[in-house]
Amino acid sequence: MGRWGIIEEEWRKGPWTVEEDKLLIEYVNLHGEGRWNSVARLAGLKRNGKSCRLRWVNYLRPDLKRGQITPYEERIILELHAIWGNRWSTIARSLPGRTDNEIKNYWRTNFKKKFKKSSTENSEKTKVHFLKRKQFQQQQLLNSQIDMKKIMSLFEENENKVPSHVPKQEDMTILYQNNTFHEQEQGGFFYSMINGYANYVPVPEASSNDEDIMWDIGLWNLDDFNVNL
DNA sequence: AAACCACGCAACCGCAGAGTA
DNA sequence: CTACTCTGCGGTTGCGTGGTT
Repeated sequence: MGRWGIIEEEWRKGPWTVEEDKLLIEYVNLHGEGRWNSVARLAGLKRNGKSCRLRWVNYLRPDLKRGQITPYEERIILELHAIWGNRWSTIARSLPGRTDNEIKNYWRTNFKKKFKKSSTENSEKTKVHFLKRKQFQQQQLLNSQIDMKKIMSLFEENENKVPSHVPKQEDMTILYQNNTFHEQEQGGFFYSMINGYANYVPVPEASSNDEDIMWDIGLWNLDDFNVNL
């Protein structure tokens, strides 16, 4: 028997029909979101709770943003993926109206193939290298003690002078809220946000004297503003 | 026209954690 | 404390469709 739509079990599976959608919407309007396992009983739907929840969250919710992912949203996805990895629900929280499933699909479709796994013999080296790099950057952030409000006001005062490659204010807010960095190892690549753009660069070979390595990657270059903080 | 192929997306599954009896 | 249920998450699957041979 086929995978979809065969009513041989207790629950219906497969694509939702218009009638089922209607029943589910009516149910949520009456009872609100949650308690999904009672939908079958109260709404007369032969769907299990998980299926109902998924349908609502990913498709029926009225606050969903339909249509193509915009270039701006794509940038957010890239940036946040660099930070969080495959934590799609976390990423989705920063994109109102987009679902984790949608973002996951978008990523897989558009970016997954670009990042092949690094060879296993390099992976341990890579990990060590990455950890050192991260540690260095954390220290750097502590040292710099950037005053967020000051920077934000600079963005406002110098709106016309802000170079195009500086991350947008919204992006910065997210990054600061998360108190995290713009860089992540990604299967043999480093993801960095140099110049406000997502860049994937090959992981350099671990140097014998790591002190010699110039760690010059920051969130952005404050010199771009031509102002003294 | 038909067979084949590639890909996007909706929906599934298993698992884990939180909540409750 | 234990067992069970519910919810949410991330990975995976495979249908449907549009393009190509």
